[in-house]
Amino acid sequence: MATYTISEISQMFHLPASTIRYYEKIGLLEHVEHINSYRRVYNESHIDRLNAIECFKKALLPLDEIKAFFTYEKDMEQNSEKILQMMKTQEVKTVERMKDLETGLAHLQKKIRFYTLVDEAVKHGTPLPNWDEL
Amino acid sequence: MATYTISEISQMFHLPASTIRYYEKIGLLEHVEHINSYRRVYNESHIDRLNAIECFKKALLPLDEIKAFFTYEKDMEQNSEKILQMMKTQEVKTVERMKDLETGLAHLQKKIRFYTLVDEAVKHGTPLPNWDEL
DNA sequence: ATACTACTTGAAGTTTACTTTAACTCAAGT
DNA sequence: ACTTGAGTTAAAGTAAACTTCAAGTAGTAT
Repeated sequence: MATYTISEISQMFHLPASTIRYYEKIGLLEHVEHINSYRRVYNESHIDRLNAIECFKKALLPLDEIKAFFTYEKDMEQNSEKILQMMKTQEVKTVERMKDLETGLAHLQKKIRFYTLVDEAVKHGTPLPNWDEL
Repeated sequence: MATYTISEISQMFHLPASTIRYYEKIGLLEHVEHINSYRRVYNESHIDRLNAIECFKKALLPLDEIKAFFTYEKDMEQNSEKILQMMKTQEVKTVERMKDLETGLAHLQKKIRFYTLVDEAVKHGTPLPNWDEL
């Protein structure tokens, strides 16, 4: 079975080693062997786990909920409803955050249009644009 | 000119009064009069400002950058390039965050499909679904 | 007059997700 | 033998954006 050092994992996921140790500390990464009782060794299961963490983080799930998910997942038959509930609740939140982001982005882009015109007006000495007419 | 108390503003923006005071403290809200030297009074200009803050927050601009924007905006002719740079930089970041959110959402939705099937399988005593076949 | 309510202050505390620090441990290379 | 490099630990520190606290004030209601 292929094994990896912490710096390999670090490069793989663009995460500092300290973060990977931190994830282990809070119980997000489990069963990390320490060879010679001091050096960490990772395998495919940790890579899978980190990929899942990455996805959940992108969906804005807080670390403690990601951890709870992995706990529930160990007995998915018992916990399928709980997991489903959790995922659906987060789906709503994620969709809301996407809507906010769209609103915010539109505002940013309006500012960009406006200040592009301001910049041009300043350079050519022409009158400044009107925000409300955009 | 219409004026508002802190609790009216609080309700208007769904922000606790403490947050509105905090924004004043860090310089995001300016020129807030304190009548009888103790009670805050807000007007339309503060409402405009808070609306702008809300939009920028949705675009994920940190408060110190929002503050910097308002400072630059006071002399937009001088600072149009700086503002434009700031908005464009943030636009890129916001778009990136939206992509992440989309990825995360897709992952969430796959989990929802999977655990819906798990839940059904458990209820009907049929075999569990396979994650990789979804 | 007293109580009540809405508001005030500065300072300290909270949360999340890390990051940094200091002192230490191996194993390998020169 | 010594240095170097990668890794280790527990504990403290950081950053952002608030939130809570304790003690106090001003205007209104009873």
